[in-house]
Amino acid sequence: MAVTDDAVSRIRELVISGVLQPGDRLPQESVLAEQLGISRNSTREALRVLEQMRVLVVRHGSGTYVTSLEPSKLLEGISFAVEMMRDHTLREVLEVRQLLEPAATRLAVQRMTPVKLSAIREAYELHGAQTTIEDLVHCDFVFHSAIISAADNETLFSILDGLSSKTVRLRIWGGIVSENAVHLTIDHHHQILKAIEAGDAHLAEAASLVHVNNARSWLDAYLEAHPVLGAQFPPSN
Amino acid sequence: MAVTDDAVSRIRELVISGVLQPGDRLPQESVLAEQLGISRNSTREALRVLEQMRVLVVRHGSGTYVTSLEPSKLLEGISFAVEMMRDHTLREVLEVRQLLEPAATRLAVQRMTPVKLSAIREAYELHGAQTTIEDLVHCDFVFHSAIISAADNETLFSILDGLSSKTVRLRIWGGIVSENAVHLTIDHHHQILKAIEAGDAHLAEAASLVHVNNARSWLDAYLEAHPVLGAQFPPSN
DNA sequence: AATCAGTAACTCCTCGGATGACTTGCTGGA
DNA sequence: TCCAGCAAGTCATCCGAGGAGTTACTGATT
Repeated sequence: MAVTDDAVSRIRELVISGVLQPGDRLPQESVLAEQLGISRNSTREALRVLEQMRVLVVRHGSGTYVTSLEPSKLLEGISFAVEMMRDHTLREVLEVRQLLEPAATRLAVQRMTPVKLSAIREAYELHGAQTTIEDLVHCDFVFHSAIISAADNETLFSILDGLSSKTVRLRIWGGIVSENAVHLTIDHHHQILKAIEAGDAHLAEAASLVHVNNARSWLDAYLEAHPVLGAQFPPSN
Repeated sequence: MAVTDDAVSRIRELVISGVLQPGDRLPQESVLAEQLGISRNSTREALRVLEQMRVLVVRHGSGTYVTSLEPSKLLEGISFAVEMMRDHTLREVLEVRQLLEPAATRLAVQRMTPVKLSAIREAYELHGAQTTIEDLVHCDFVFHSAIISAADNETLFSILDGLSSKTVRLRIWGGIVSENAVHLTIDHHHQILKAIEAGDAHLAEAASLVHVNNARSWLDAYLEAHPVLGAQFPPSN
């Protein structure tokens, strides 16, 4: 991999050092290959890797460009990583979320704006309309996203988003396992919303902690009950 | 990208679904290409992407294998992403670290073992020997790693490690900016160590928060003073 | 003069084949 | 039993060619 990996590093360095700025266009593949002193094939492999890392974007027929390099793009890989995790590692993920999300919620309350607040309210209102478990999961996701978004930290948002991407499905089983999970979740969300509306960062943090911890309990119970299936997250049926 | 991306997804699905287990060997490139109905070249690009994601490992002359899929490998990409960030985005990264690391420290205290504790002590002892700023940065890194490691959550460790990878260099400038940064840092570490030894999770969390917040102040001051250079993190000189 | 269809140049996409380099396991002799 | 050497298997890298999409110019039409 010497050649390709070296090409990846060199192009990456050009971006890090600022020689290549967001939006800049790279030379065409054949020219770039010549500049790097490698074949066009190896160059393409390097470009593919950097595209996967969301550093470059290749447009068929047009050219290769440096992306905006926004954290939301760059950190997209977290969800890919989380998707591949299973059983005890998912517990770790949920534990991290339990550490981070309450703190993020607190920060969100401290930085709340009227616009963000009404977005959170709107997200909460959706709960009444949902009927299926999938709907609930969606509401849950939207609600949490609206809150974290208020923390006004794109990096934070992307990380929590990545950690939750798989957790989302987890909540489906929670709903299956526990009959009244729907009501529990809605109540938790209500608690969080009230705290946010009251501007009580400390209370909102606590309510968030209780909520995430609840999800963790569901996962633990599930893994306890399905030690074998747990190895193949999620169940395909 | 239809062909290559499709190949990436399909191979990835095989891993997620458990058809391909960690350590398993994939068919040779030409066979795999035929199975996927694409050329060997496109197959190689797909394999390269999955290798970059640490899902596969390709061994020259031997074959292509599924990695251990451990979170430390899978989440390696975070540091790559953080490496590409600059100015205000780095502030976001440090803010996330400020939210997460104190909580992680608290968890570490709660799960402390004699072995882990002596590792932390050892890491702290290194501070006496360091002479240069680079040494201090290294000590700082080792000290924090030892603590977070005690939380016994590989995912948590990997995430914080990724977030700190670039921040490490940041502390160098902190040392440059502030003459007594060395003594400040050592004192902070001493505070944290004392709290950990006392088994006081709450105090350790607080000490950690103060310490990270200090780094954040340095970064803010630096960015304030070098608004232009700040766009090119880190300074190459 | 403004608009728009057509075309040509440019660039990436995909493929097939060939040679070199590395690993691994087998083989045969010491 | 041990080890050097050989051979098969596999990845690494390269080259060249035709297909497909994008872009910008050109020229005719309104």
